[in-house]
Amino acid sequence: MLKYEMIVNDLQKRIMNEEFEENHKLPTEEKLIEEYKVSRNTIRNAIKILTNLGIVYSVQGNGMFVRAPKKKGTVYLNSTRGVTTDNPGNKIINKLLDIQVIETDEKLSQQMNCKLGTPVYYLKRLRIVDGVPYALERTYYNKDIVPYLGKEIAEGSIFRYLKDDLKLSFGFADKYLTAIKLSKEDAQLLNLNENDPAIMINDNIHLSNGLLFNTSNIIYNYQTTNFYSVAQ
Amino acid sequence: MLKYEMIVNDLQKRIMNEEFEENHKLPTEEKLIEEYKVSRNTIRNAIKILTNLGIVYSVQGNGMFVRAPKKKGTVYLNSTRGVTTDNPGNKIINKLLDIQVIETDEKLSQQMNCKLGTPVYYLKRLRIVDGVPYALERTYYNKDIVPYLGKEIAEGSIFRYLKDDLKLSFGFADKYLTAIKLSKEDAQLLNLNENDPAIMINDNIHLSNGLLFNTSNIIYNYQTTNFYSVAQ
DNA sequence: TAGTGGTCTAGACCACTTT
DNA sequence: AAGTGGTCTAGACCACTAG
Repeated sequence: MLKYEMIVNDLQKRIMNEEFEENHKLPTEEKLIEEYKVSRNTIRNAIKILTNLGIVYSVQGNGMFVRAPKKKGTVYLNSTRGVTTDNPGNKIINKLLDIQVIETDEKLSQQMNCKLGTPVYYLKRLRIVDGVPYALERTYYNKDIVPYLGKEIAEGSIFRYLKDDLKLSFGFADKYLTAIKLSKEDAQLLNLNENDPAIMINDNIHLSNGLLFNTSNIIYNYQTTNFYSVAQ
Repeated sequence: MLKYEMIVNDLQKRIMNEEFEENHKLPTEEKLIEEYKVSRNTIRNAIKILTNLGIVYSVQGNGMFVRAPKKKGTVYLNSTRGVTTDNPGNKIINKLLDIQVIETDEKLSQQMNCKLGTPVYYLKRLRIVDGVPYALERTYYNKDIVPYLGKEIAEGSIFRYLKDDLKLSFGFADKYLTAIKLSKEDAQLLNLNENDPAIMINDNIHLSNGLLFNTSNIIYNYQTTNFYSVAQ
């Protein structure tokens, strides 16, 4: 693991263990340099990442501070963390409602930035957290990049499969949010009523080489989910 | 102006002028070092900022690329840009519906991280873009930090007043998003119907010393507004 | 193999806050 | 005045991509 990654993880653990609860202050850069035996830039890189995640903030001439913790069930928009991380300690079930291989039509090929007729997996999943419908997800995976995707994978963690088994390396994701009225069918699946409000996210995940491999529409239960974003 | 700030601004201009349209590729780091006569780290810092804004992305061993442009009317969640920047070229009217000085009750003083009874400005504004109701905003400003706020300021750009006249320096903002059903009164103001969906953002803006000086609830018209966020 | 971005180091000086 | 984070430089070596 890279040095700065190790430091990010370690500091996150130390923050969760409430090591800096007293005055919410982290050790100074100088102390962190000694503790981790790295250069100043490496410390600053790690702190920058924690800042972008909304976990700490820095004040020139004063110090670095732990931010107020976020509520459980909050979706972090600035990182691709996955439902498991957003809902720590809760039981997550993925109900597969549909899975098939189709060829992209004009609209989808444009959206996925691939040739017309490219084979893609289409998945429809209902994600359930502690027995309560959490989100309804419709996802397309480019089959050139994800050659196989089965029921057994779709009901577990697709994320882990892509990362660990297919060794895909994620780059960045574009997320577009809108408020919508629920259709009758979607409302039924989410245990809500037709025309109830919902937040729909159009999520476009790119590999680290910039290729888009996945586009999905996720409709969230407005009663149980809220979203968090940091602006700098 | 700082070097990296200048480079960020200049590259943004060059991107908007479609200088890199041919293959969406930016000059290499080495070329940018020559062009701007700065060190590699300064270039990399500037590029990092543009990456976090969702404007460019980098591919190791290959190059740096311009991202697809976002639609107009899209609110960028990762930066505090203001309505004017999110709606370039459109006419923006701020209708002041209420303005008063009150003292914080328990709930508000906790939310604003200040003492009970602290005087705060309360403003209610309807923001209108090209004649169409865009957002309904209820904001509290800590009067210890913003000693004066008048009608004439509230109907113009409060943001500019705080930055240029009061010389406040913004640090970071926490944004919490939820989907809600519109109340009857709010719906009327936004030219929508009761129980229509809306996105409500609870926006907490901090100064660069970490002090929270402003908390607001903004309700957006779901028909005209969408939101954008990058995850890395 | 050459080119390009990613990680890491060491050190100088500046800007701001606290004492 | 002392302490702490912010900006900037110069240079080394690594990892990945493309020809």
